[in-house]
Formats: sequence, C-alpha cells, structure tokens
Amino acid sequence: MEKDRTLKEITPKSQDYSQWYLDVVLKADLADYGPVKGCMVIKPYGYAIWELMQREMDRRIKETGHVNAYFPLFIPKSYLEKEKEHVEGFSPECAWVTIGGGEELDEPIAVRPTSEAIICSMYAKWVQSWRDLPILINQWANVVRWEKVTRPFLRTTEFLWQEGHTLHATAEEGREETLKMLEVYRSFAEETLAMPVLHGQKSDSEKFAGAASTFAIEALMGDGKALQAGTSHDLGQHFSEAYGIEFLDKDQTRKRPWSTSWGTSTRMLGGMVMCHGDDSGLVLPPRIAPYQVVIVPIPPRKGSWDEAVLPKAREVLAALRAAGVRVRLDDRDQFQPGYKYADWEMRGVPLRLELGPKDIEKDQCVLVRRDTREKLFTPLAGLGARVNELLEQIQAGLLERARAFVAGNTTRVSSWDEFKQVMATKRGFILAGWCGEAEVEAKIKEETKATIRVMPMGDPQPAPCVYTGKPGRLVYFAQAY
RNA sequence: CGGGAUGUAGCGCAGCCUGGUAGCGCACCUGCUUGGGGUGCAGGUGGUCGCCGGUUCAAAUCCGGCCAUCCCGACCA
Repeated sequence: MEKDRTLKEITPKSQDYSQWYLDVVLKADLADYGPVKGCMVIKPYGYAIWELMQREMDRRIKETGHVNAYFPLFIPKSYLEKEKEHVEGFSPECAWVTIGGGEELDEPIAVRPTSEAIICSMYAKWVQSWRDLPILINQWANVVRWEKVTRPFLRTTEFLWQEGHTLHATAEEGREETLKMLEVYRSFAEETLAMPVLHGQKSDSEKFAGAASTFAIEALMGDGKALQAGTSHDLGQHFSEAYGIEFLDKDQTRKRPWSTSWGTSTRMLGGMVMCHGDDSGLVLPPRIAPYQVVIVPIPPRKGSWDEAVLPKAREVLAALRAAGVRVRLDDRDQFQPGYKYADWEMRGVPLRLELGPKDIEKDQCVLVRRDTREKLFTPLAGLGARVNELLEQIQAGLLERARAFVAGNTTRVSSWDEFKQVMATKRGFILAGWCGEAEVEAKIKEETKATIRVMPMGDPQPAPCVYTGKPGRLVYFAQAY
C-alpha cells in the first residue's frame, strides 16, 4: 500500500498476520535468513531471549529431578530403523550424510531429527538392574528436520531444543513422568512466557511416531490458529523393546522398562512473539526480556549533555542494577530520543525510562509501559522497588490479556453448520464432540482444515459427535500452524 | 507435484505496454543542524536489471527456455 515504508515500520497485525510476524522477527533483530533454505540465524537479541527461556526451563527440569547430558549429532541408519513407526515418521524429513572424508560411507548417517534412537541405544548398555532406574536425562541440542514449508522459529530446518528421555520400572511411573513434564511445560508457558495454553492428550493421528500416547500444550495465536508449543510422550515399552533395553527386577525376572520423551524448542519463542506483539513490534514479558528497562536520557536544549544528564542517568542505571533489574542505558548520541523510543518499542522492552533536565530538577523520571503505553511520573527515590513492582504487573497483565483473548476465541459448538461457520470466520479453539474415529477427524480436517489439538485432561466429557452425531467426548479443534 | 504471481542497489518499489545515458524512498557515508515521539538541509557511495539463448544497429524492456522465491492446494508430530 504505502510506497515509502521504512525498514522499521511494521505491517499492521490485523492486515496481514503472517507478514506482520516476519516483520517483527526480522526488524526487531531476532533472526535473519541463513544461506540454506529454512535454516535461520538467531541474532544476538533473539538469542538473549532464548537464553533466558533456556535458563528458566533448565531450572524447572532440574527441579523435577532431571540431569543434563549430551548425545551425538549423528545417528547410523540402522539405529533409526529399529523402531518401525519411528523410522516411518522421521525418515522422509531426515538429512543424510553419505560421504565422509571424501569417501562413500558403508552406512548412511542421519543428522538427528530427534534422539530417541541414539539415546535408547546407549540406555540399553547402561541399564542392568532395577537399581539403575529411573534414568532421568535431558539434553539441550540442535536437531534437523527437512521440512517443505518453513517459517522463522515456528518451523525451521534446524532448530534448538531440549529433549528429555527417561526410563522407568513401571508403566505407572512412566505415565506419571509424562504428565509431570506436561505440567512443567504448561506452567513455564503461562508463568514465564505469559502465554496461556490448553493441555491434554493428542488423538492417534497426531501422535508422535512410535509413542503409546502423546500429550501437548497448545497456544492460540492472534490469527486464530493453534500452535503446538511442547510435547510429552508416553512411549510405553515400544522403544525398550526395539532397542533391547532390559533390567532384572526385585522379583528376579527380566523386564522391559517404560520410557518417556518430551521436548520444547525455539518454536516457543515464535509463539511468544505472536502471542503478545502489536503493531509497534515485539512485546516481551519481563521475565524473558533481555533488557527489562531501557534508560533514554534526554539532552538539554543548550549545553553539554555529558555534564547535565548522563551522570544522573548512570546513577539511575546503578540503582536499578542493584535492585536486580536487567537495564540498559541508551547513550548513543547519534540518535534522537524519539528514534530511540520507537526502536526499543519494536524490540519489546517492557519499561522505558526517560530522564531529562526537567525530571532531574524535580528528582523524578518518566516510566512508560510497553504493554499499555501508560506514562508514569515516578520519584527517583525508591525507584528500584517501584520498577520491580511494575515489571510484575506487566508480566501478570500480559497473561491476563492473553487469557481474555483465548477465552473470547474459544467456541463451544454443537452442530456441524456452526462448526463450519466458526472455522470460516474467526477460527480459534472449538470445543466440540468427537466420536473417536480417525476417519471422521480426517473428514473434518478436509472440510475445515481444523484438527484435534487436544483431548482435555480428566474424565472424558460425553457429547455427541459434531460430525456424525454418534456418542463421543468433548475435544478441542483448531487449525494448526 | 497441481493452480496463480513475482524476480531491477542491503530493504521496499517504479521503469517494460510504445526497445535508445538505470531511477525513486528508506538504509549507508560526509558536513552542518536538531534533540521530551522516528529532526532538517546539502553533498555522496553502491546495481553484469535472476540465468541462458534468440530478434535488433541497439534489450531491464520483445520472443523462447531454465532457475529461484512467494501465495493457494498437496505433504508434514
């Protein structure tokens, strides 16, 4: 539309949601395209956010009794082939290494699309006795999946993630672990990213290749499509059978352990961007904002900016640091204040602190909230405590706002016409009955693009199938990313 | 892989119909200016016009082929 769009202007969110998303990712300095299709460069600002997410997720994973380790990037073809469903699910999207050191390899090596195969093979050597269980290992790694359609963060050829792989003596323990990690993901999404999610079990058609059952958290994006933000799989004994993992139990019989795996990736970062961002760019929840506060000093009309304002700004910087706030002083004198406002808004910094000669006279500063754009004239005395209080309010406010959006875009429908109507207009989550047949699920997808995102936890709520009218249970539908 | 569109400076685009010195905005560089919401002015750097071939005195422009990207399908935990 507009010819003279500058680099920093962002497509309105309501006008073209996917273009808006790409604008934010590229212009807010999160990422750039690499030379290989679908391979993304995560730039320093994006990586700083990822590191904060990582730190918090890692804390939660360790708090639930897990430890970190690292397994190889390369997986021999024969290892991958041991679990039939697993290889069928992943083989088409594997990158294969067939030449090494200039010579054709005897056996192709896959670049890991996920690490069940290599990790279970190692576990087979490590486990002998019930005393070796449980094994509760997590790894932070990169994986490669050769996707046909890619989008920065949401679906990339290579991505960063954590994947947990556990072994347990009993089915109950395995199931308990699966649900425990689902809860870790749910609470991380809501408490750290301020991103509300549905959680529940996947239908068979959406299950992980080789799993007994898959659980997931699903977030709702601004265009009414759902994003799977984390999965936790109860693998049953499928993998311990396939990889020959056995242990001698207390009752002196040989048994197969039960295994689980669970993962979250850089996709969560993309989800967070879509969840909170607005027409000015990113809006970061304070807990994962690399800078929670940016100080923009205002130069005096006449005289030296160094003498009048900067020393005070440095004092404020030190005070906020001492209060545990991640803060940056933007003292670049080649940019004007207005430019800096727009710049940091685009990068989603939760609070901007303006400090000029007028403020210094009154011993105050101006705080501006990124989420509400509210201006707050704040005394410099007790600033650290006030800022921390505001950051918590912003964190809570973002979650509340996002919850209201999900609530307003979740529709309980009882007729097929209504279902189609909702999918044709506002989309979002649809709560409707389903008879449990995969064929019906496929038909619904064919006609509306909606798939079952999750079956809610707890006892199934009976409801007639929205498509066939047969007896069924309530499940959540949505069009997926 | 099927349907549609687009490839011209780092980004966004005009020029093509009607062939004749490759342009504009942003970004970038220099200088001054300005500074509480993207300052203003002046000067400047940067492009084998996606690739290959054809027509022509002459091709960004016309013709043919190829390649790439995007959208809609298909495919995809």
